[in-house]
Amino acid sequence: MQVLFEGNSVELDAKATGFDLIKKLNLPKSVIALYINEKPSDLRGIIPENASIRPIHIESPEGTEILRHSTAHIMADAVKRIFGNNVKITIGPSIEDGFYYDFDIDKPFEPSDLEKIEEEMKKIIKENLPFVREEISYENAKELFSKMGENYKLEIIEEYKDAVISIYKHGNFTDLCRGPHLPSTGYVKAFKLLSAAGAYWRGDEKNKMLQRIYGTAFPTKEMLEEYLKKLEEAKRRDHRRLGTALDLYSTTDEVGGGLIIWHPRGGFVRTQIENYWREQHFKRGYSIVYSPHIGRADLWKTSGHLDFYKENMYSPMDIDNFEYYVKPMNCPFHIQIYKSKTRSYKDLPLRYAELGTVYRYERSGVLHGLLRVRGFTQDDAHIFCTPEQLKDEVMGVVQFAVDLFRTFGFENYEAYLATRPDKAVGDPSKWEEATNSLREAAEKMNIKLNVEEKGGAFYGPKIDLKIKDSLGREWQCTTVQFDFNLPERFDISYIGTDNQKHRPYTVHRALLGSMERFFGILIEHYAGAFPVWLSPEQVIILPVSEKFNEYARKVNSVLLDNGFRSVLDIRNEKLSYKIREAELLKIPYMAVVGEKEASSNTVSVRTRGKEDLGSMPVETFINKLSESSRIPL
RNA sequence: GCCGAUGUAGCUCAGCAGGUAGAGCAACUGAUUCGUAAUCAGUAGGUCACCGGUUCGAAUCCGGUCGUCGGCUCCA
Repeated sequence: MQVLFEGNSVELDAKATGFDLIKKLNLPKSVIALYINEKPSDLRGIIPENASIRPIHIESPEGTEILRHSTAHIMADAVKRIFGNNVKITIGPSIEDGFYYDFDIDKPFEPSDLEKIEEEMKKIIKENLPFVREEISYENAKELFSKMGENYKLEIIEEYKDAVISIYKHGNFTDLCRGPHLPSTGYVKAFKLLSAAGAYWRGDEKNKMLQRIYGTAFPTKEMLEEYLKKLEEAKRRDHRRLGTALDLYSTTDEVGGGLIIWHPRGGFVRTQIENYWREQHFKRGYSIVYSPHIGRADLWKTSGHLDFYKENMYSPMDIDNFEYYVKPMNCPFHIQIYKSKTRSYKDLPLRYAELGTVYRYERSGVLHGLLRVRGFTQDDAHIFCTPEQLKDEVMGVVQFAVDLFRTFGFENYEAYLATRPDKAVGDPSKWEEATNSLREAAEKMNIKLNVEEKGGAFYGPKIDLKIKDSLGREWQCTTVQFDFNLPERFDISYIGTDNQKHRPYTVHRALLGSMERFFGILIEHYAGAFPVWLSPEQVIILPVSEKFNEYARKVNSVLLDNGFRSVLDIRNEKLSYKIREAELLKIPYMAVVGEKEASSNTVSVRTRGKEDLGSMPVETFINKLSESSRIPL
């Protein structure tokens, strides 16, 4: 029979399998599966006549996914072998960077169990058992899995009543599975189990808590090593570790979980960010406003927060027999500013920005360093504009965000458009119009949009930007949200050219997201080594011995006079010790002063991370500092 | 919130099976006056997260509370 392999016709025996094709064409062993008529398939399967075929290499994303999925099966087999029938298997997909498998088991896994399971997996891999696919009917599948007592599988089968149900076996292990899989267990060359954790069946907390084991697998040992190294690197950059080591911020249970205490060094970085932020907002036509931390229940009733957002709000407090709530958002206050007088179309657009501190209830289990907290300062703004102005405003916001990212060292980002969910307020045609404005704005700016259908909030569509940090991880910062809800609820308006009242369009936006979260991202992005303009200290003066303290003081005050953040280390310690400490604090410049420097009015400059720039006159150093401390635009 | 792990000096951690705590670094004092990632010696520092229980006796065992860490959408 004839088949097409990558467009070329190949002659095969009838009932030939993928293996036969590989043999015939002498394909490398890295081919572990095939696209047969665009459907991922096992090598073991029989190829239909006239099939169009492409190889799947193990290193390709699809190939690695198959590898991980097969490794998940091997892990499930190992767990069954060790824990016997006390375990019920559920699902075990490949995920980004690895795989997991969820088990229903009485006793949660302990760290030592993972080692045992890994050992058993190695045995299974050594046995090189073939993965064999079988297609069976719904009834047979039901019988099979009920005999096995795998009731989770039975539940899944119900969803595939009318489809072809496939099972995969290797050795004595059988799993309901769409496939495809590796030819045999021996193809797994590098894997590692990473952690165990609880996870609800189908992710729903009303369901039973299962026990999940996470692991990963790679085509080669080297790739696995590289991945593990990346995990190490992420740990090294962890903002929680650096936050303590660099004395940036802390949390304490005396204050409460998810509440950040900013130390002087962290506070400095924040001040720099905020100052720059304000300056940029003025430049771009925003007004800076301030609003209180609490507001009366009526306000939150009108805004709808008490209807739609109450579970994230803290309990009210009683003030003179009125209920007040701590604010979870700034919008109602900004709307009040808008409402404080009659607005004309000539006033629009109005852009109110505030570094507004809000408090939201987050479940204790999701709190995470600076990234997920209960009290945080949003770099918030609300834009009130006419429908005609909307697109330009959105473009302005997106451009603003992109410019800010660049300043903070983030060159790459992804944009996501979220459209109307099923439950939403506002006229669908207006949604359409607003969504299109967002889309057109992105198009005009040449920004590729990933669309999340029905992903919008109930009150309007939005564009989110996620930045990519130096390790390639994505972090959501910017959100530009259209709002149909609040203008209605607060009944705000402007007088148009026709002398009639019109409803303004309202856009919420945050660029950096929150100061806390963005700071956390920044710490990890720079691994704590902030650029000179953000660094709490820019220079540390290190006298070689106490004899040169006086000269060190002189240099220090010259630098301070020139507006640089310079500190002195005149402790009675050896130079190398002071250098070590300055390096650990990641101070960008170290200025060493000794005999030679004192007599020639120079400093010996060393930069963070070892580079010795040698001696230079203080004037030269000042020029160098001015240059390197400039804010990147 | 749920599952699991965990909470010992400012930091990193030890403390095996219950007998009232220990190291390194940091801090302080002294000596050393030093040239690019840790000089030496000494001193001080902890109601072992908190509350309760078992016990003659609890950092250690049990229960509760709080915090922290890894997870809890990714469809066989």
